[in-house]
Amino acid sequence: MSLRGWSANLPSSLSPPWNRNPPGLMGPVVGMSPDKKAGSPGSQGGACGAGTLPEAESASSPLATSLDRLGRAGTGGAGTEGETTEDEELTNLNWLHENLLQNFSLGGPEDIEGSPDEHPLSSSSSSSISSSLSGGQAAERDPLKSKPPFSFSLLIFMAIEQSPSKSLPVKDIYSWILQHFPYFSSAPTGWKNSVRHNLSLNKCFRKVERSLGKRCCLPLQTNGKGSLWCVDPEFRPTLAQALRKQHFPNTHAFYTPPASPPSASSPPHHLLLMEQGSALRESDFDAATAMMLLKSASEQHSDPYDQEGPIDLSRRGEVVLVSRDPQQDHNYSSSPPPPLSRDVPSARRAQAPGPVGGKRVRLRHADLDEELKEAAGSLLHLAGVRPSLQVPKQRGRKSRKISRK
DNA sequence: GCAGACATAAACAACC
DNA sequence: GGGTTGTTTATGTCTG
Repeated sequence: MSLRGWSANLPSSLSPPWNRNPPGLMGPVVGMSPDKKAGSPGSQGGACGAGTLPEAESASSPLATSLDRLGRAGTGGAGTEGETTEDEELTNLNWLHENLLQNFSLGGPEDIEGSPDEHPLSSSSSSSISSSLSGGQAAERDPLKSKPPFSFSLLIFMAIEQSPSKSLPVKDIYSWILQHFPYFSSAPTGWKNSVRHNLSLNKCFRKVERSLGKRCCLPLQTNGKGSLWCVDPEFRPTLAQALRKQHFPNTHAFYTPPASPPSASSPPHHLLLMEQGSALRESDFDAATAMMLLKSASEQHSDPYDQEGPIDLSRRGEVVLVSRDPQQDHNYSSSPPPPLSRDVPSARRAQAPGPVGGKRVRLRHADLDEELKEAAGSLLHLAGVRPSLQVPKQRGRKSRKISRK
């Protein structure tokens, strides 16, 4: 129920911008959805709910406050159905930001560990939001109950990147997704299959032996079954870019090179938000994505995981290879700029060259610096340079799609 | 209309 | 034996 959840229940003008797919990055599929099976969602909630996932802490991050704010937004800020103002679109953006991007702060894992008291979605935060909404409209209007606008690849990417150890067992990936997207708690368990499917097929993710993983990871509260999954450092910038583009298809349209990169003393993004109050703007999301990029790019340079982890493809000073040839990259990727194909037959997959094979474009640290600069530019936008919000040209197509239903 | 991207389902094997 | 994990295949939908 991607579009049905995010758009079909809303006026077309309320459809979140991320549903207007950036070039090369397909949006959520409308047709087959976890809730397409009538009657099944409810029963699935218990099976995959947080209660059955005691290891959630390892992938958790503070969300309580943002969820509370989301609750307020759901009650008052979302506007009424039928209104088609730009502000309402921004309200949807608020959801994205406050639920996810805020976690991608400069603090990274430290931030997560630094606030153990706040257990995301534990408890009442989610239920209070639902209860704050009126009756049966809650599920429809509560974005927490709608399918997230991210592909599974990006969800997995975010989950892994949010983990202190930059690697997670599949169970913790489930937990992270459940915590941040309660939609899946009521969705059929097929989404877990999709997660595993992505992990297996997407070359952006790599399986790490648990014994090796522990070498660079914090102790995990798992039963030892399965492997750890991490993001291939080679594809981390690509995934970050995919995430950015998913948020801002028109990012480059308003990009202005920054005069200087943001200082290390810059306040975390959530602090900036606090200073600016609750009126979020689309530039905030750009900045949040910038945080993601900053974090991602910085880890390309100094991530201890890269230094001693089992995946050691991008050590300091070395080049990072990113394939740009779809013929060479028969992988399961969500990264748009190099259109990486996926879901290839196993035979083709076996024939596909490894991450270091094929036609490559060398992405040096200078390129990473460019991304850093771009992220810094986004921070400038956050500081007050408001970008022009272009109306995505897919709107017409979306309207067509909605009307087709 | 086609190719690519993505989601979903299902089968199967291995492991705990 | 049951549940989980991981892999593979197939199929449907949407978008460019």
